[in-house]
Amino acid sequence: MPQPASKQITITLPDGSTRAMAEGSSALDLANSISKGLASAAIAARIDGEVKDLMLPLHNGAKVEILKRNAPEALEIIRHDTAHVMAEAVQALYPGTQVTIGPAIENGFYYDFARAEPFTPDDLPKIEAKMREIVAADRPFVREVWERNKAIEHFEKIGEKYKAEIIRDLPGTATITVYRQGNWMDLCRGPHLPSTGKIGTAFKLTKVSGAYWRGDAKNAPLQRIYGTAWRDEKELKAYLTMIEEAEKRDHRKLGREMELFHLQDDAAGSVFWHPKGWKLYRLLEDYIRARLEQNGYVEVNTPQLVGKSLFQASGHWEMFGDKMFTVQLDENQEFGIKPMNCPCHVQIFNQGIKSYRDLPIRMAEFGSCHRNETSGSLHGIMRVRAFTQDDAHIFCREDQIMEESLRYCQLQMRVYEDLGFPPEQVIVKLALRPDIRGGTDATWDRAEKGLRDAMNKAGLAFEELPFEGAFYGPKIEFHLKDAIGRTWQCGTLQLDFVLPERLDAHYVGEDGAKHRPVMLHRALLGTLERFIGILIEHYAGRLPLWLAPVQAVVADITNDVDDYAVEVHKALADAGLRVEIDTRAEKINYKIREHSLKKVPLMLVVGKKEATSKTVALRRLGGEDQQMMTLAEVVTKLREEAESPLEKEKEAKELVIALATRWQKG
RNA sequence: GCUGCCGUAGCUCAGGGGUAGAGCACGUCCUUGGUAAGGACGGGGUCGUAGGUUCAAUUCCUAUCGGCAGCACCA
Repeated sequence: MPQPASKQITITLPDGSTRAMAEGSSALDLANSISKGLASAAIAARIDGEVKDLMLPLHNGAKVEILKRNAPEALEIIRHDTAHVMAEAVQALYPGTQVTIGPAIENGFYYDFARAEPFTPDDLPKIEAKMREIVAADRPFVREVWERNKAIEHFEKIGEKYKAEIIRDLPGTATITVYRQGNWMDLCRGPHLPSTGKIGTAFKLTKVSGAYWRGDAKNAPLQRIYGTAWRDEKELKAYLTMIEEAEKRDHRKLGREMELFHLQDDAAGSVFWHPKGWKLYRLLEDYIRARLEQNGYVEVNTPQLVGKSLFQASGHWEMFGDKMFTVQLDENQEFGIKPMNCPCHVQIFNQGIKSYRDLPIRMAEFGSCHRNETSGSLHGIMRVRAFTQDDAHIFCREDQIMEESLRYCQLQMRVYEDLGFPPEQVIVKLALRPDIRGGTDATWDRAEKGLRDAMNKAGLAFEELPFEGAFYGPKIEFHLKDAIGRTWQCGTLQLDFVLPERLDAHYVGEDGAKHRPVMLHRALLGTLERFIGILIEHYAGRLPLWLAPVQAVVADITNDVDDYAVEVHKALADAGLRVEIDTRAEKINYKIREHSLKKVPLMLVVGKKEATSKTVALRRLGGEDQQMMTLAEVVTKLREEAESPLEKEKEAKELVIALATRWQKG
């Protein structure tokens, strides 16, 4: 067909070369002009740095990269498209259901629907089957630009009031785009795949849940359906297998299997620590205590039951009273069980007169706290109603904020490193001023800058969260991931300008006048409970030797060598190792299996051979072979291996001193 | 707190209007076996709790407590 002579546009490809195309050509045309294969593999285009639809007409001078299925951006598009297809399927199967939003998320997507009747897990296979029909029909995604008022009117008319509301809330300058797939259409910014068939078959609906319109519990409840979607079946299967494996690391399951703790209905949200779990708890507490002592903290202990008046003065009664457990002593006396330690720490600070020379005061407490958390938020030992914070409050002058924050960040990262979380596994966030807040803007400016500078100086990569700070000050949050990738806030540093004011804390400055100290609330682990939960999942129960409640089991092969097993056990116990002995009349296979399932790091197997030669066979958890060594050797070796990071640090220091001394003498 | 699902032996789970079953675990006995489950026999449950329906409820209904997933919350 003869084309009318049209204008040409010039497109730049990623390799820097240019290509002339007819005006109005799309990225798909460009792909076609390069190769048929590229055109059929193309799923979207990066135009001047932004991911766009393939069908969009290109402008002169555009830099265009054709994106294929293996592009990192592809997954997000596939997931988003799968959400659209799910929405179509849902509306086809359940007429009257309204659509709201349906974004791609990590590993998949969801779509929130407004429907009186909730979805149940039984609905998922039906919806999924319908989705596969829509994908098989391979309908093209067609982008349309609509006039704002027409769009609002249209969505109102078809009863999609949430979509109409979304458009109304868009800035007046926004381009309103609608994507069609066959007869179904959705308000959407895009980009999308060329057609539904490009989604492929590697998707699966995973769960239904409630949600709220715009994420606010005051708004209308919605029904959310989650799914996962991948490039191909292999990726999908790998993901599902990964989830299955991760579930085996669940701290609730391992906690029971390893005899660490249990939970029961009578004390929902509180932990029953068993001997082994309590050992782990104390090891962790001892480690933190030692680190605090090194870092200039003093430790205190404050009351559990505190009169209402103090919490009224601190402001907690008003702000958090609904989450506090209270005790009515008589008509006139109401006590609260402390939900946090700060008001009490201020009381200690307020005893006597403090000079500017006394600051900073770093006041630590392994503070046992109780909060009446909502039933839906409880989770194993990670979110409980009774917990112990490795809490501390640093009372300092405003000019010390930066220095103290830096010291905290450095200590925090040191501690996480020691416990097996290198910096790349720690998610750091800086929560900035919320709308409702205490203090002046100038103070907030200085506070936020102080924290930001400290974090930068400590070399932390962090994300900023606007409006997420506490009403009394900005905060740094350190999050760690659990087995299935959910993140939990553990360590935190929170600046507080309000509480010292409310509880009238002051110090005498150089000028002889009274001044307000600044309070830094901070925790390294967060709570012992949550951290132990994270630790168990992080290590899949295989705790490092220095933290293992039982470090080794001596197991004999025949009861003929019971005496020798006792001797080995005693030698190790005398060396300070946490060791158990297993002389039951069971086969060695049986014993190894059992102790392996309980994640005991080391097994010392002794039989007739070992008894005669005074040796042991050392077997490591999960290992397939064993090392033969003499009893004396194994004691020395294990004692060294079982050293905590602190002991290792101390030894290294001593070595340096010894060498320096020798050098000076020499 | 909200939505959905769930609650049966220590654990994992099956069952189902006529008062219960498996595997593992546990106990006893036999076995003394060289690196992830040796064998035999045996004990064990008010079927989360409270009401209701029914001749009869662990099973059906309601409430309640607790758990799981997600949402909301998280000083």
